[in-house]
Amino acid sequence: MKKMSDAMSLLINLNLAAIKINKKLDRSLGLHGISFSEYMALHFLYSESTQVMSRIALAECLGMTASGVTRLLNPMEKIHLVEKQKNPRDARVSLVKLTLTGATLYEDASTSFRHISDSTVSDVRQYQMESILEVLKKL
Amino acid sequence: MKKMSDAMSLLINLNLAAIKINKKLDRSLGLHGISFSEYMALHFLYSESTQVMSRIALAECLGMTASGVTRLLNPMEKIHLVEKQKNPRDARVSLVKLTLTGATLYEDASTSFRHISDSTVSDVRQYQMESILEVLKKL
DNA sequence: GATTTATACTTGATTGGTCAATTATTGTTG
DNA sequence: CAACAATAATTGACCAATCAAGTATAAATC
Repeated sequence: MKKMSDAMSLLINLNLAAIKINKKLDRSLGLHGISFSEYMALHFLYSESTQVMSRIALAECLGMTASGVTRLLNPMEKIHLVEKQKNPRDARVSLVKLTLTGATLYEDASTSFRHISDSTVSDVRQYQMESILEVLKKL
Repeated sequence: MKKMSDAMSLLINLNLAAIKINKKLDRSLGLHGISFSEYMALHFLYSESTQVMSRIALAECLGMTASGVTRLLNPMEKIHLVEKQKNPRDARVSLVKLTLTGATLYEDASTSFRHISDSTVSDVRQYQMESILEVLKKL
């Protein structure tokens, strides 16, 4: 059988790395009461100037389905990290708004996230980092 | 709030990339009747010179728990991609052996995997590939 | 050599997501 | 403007993996 190409190795190792990182971050963010997925949701909302997004848009950002987003946000609404808003122009959409509580939690959690990130990639050179980032973004 | 560091961006984008790649590979490998996880299991078994591994060792390779491996392998045993073997030296362990069917399927699936891999990373330079690979492996 | 401790699994209950179907609304077109 | 197609979101049924607990065996200690 042919040997694995670098491209094949890359996808396999990317996947394995993601699994490990996910677990590490889930453990760490768990101290703030959220999962990594929830952190990601907060992240994209926080990055939006209005801190409001449609569920579909959020799903797109997170790489998950609309139904996945519904299920992800339900518990977050219950603890008031986000809240629903109507879109006056289109009654189909249910906007997600980051609450003040949510924004604060995001900022707190971000310091943990920063620690984990920095220590995880501590021995990656700056130029490598930029190169990898560039590649990952266009995958 | 402080801006995200490159390290933070890297982890987020790594995660997003992994999600997309997983979906793409699940779709493609689905044509061979297996998921990406199952492909990975076959991969590590195939790479082993004896094509035999303990479940614990496989779990370690796959970055999942022992119970995850049990549940992953069950259906694979049913369709005879792998089979159980006893370890004469230690009655606790239940060895997983790649069958001929399993090896053949792995080889077939690998051509699909190769296509996807190559096209996915087609515009990544060789030197970048090696650099990224190096980083991912020590993560 | 008996007892404790550690290891290799397996299983029940739970979680986090998918998909397919459904509902409500909006946009399009004859 | 009536009918039909497309979009946003939710729900039920399912799937893949986790965790915690349980079982069986092996290793270490007294």
